[in-house]
Amino acid sequence: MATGRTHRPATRSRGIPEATVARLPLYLRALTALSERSVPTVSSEELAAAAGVNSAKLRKDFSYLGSYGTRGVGYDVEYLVYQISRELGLTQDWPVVIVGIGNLGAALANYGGFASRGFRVAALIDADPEMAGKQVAGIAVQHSDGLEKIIDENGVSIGVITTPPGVAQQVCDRLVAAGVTSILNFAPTVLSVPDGVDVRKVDLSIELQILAFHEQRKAGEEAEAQAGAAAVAQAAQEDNGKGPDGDVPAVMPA
Amino acid sequence: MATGRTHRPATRSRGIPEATVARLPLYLRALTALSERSVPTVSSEELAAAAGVNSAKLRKDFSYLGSYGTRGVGYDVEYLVYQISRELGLTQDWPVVIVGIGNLGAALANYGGFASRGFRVAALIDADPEMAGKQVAGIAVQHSDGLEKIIDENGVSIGVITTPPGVAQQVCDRLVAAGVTSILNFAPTVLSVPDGVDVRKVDLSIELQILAFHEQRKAGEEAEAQAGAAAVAQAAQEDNGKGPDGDVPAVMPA
DNA sequence: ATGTCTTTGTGAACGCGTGCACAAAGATGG
DNA sequence: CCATCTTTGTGCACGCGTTCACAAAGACAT
Repeated sequence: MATGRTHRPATRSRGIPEATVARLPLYLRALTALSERSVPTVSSEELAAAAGVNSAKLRKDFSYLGSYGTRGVGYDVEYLVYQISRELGLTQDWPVVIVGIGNLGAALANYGGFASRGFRVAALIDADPEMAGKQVAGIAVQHSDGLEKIIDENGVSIGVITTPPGVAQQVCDRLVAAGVTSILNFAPTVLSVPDGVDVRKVDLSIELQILAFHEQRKAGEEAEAQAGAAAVAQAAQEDNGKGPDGDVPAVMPA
Repeated sequence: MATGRTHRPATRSRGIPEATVARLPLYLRALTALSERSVPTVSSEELAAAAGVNSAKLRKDFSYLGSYGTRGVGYDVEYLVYQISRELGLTQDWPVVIVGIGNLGAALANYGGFASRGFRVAALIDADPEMAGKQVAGIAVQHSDGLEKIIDENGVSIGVITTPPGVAQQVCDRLVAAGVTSILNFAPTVLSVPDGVDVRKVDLSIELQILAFHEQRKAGEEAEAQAGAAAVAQAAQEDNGKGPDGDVPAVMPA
């Protein structure tokens, strides 16, 4: 999970568990693919395989939305696409602003997955005067001076922060003050926001670090399997290769 | 969470819970910031605030690594930075390849958070012959024909996929066949990999969809607070605005 | 040396999420 | 209309993660 909810301690909103909400987009994608292939119905087993989850979990997830399946047959693809879209609020138009048009901001602006899901990039905003007026993904970048006006005029309630970490908090504060109530934060910083504002964060380097942890563990186990206890003892001495069962003596420096 | 573990059903590796591993990078970042400000020690309370977590959780997390704190004082910042880095495997060099040099791939190549954490972009790979030779982030893009060779020669075990979804699985297969055992997937597709290979996914549109869900819920509650049951009934009729307590009649189309 | 005060480390309880396994429901064929 | 067969929806149990609350540990002052 590259992300984690920041506020809101796992409250289940409207009876639907957070874990389920997080999976709905997954189901929706799989269903959309089926829909494009004109598949009329799908069983929980098939859909679960396509979405990469357990079928019992999928059925339980859907049961929170209502009884939309037909026993002995499965789920009607089109109908389910509609129900999940509606539940997620994707049947309405969500104007979004992206603040910080560097490489990542530009990548997001060009990302096709937004428009097809009801999200519309209402504005691209950057603090650099050089950027103002330049076209990115067919949209003219605007200077951050007009941030409040842009948000107000477009009725924006979702903001995406792709700025350097140093200015993320102040950008966040301005967004919130201007009326934004949901923020997707790509800057590697912990944002503090008032109650009622949702923040989700995506941290690219965190994901890599988690992978590195497991990768190291795999390498360690492998080494353990090859060599015997001798290699472990040596690794513990090196203090870097770190033997698989860790817990080196721990010499407190200060 | 923008991400979710794909394989490996919450196994705790080497006694450290997955949830804890996922938070270690968070602590590490907060500690690094303190280190740069030359702060010598920090209490669990302060560090927890900086990382945006509960202090009891933080202490329990650290307890899995060992007893690195001093009662009555707190934790030695430098020492903890080292211990967490070592635990995550960041004291060693991780060569990484990025496959698919579009906007997102370029953004990642330029991302500063990698190099500072032991990750080194060993190669940028793209299937487009036009891209080959072009410089991105100071690195020449190479054609995907040489993928296997590049991975082998650089000892790459971590691959990042930023290709269009249609080719993600085959890229994944080639990476795995060439020896990659950890994959960070940005393509909106479920990747299937053999046992022993870790996949983590980051899906940008999923995060936005989860935000939209909560945003819609907030809007619904607001409307409910303003108007009475009348508004709810009307919204249920519109079938789009969707009243806050949902569960519309559900007319099965097929 | 002794007492006080701060902060860690952890035992224990609780709650959420997951997955099994099965009964209920309905489609389909005879 | 009845029997069979498929697939959903869910009760239940289990395990992980979170949080509270407190005892143990050590710093620091006197």
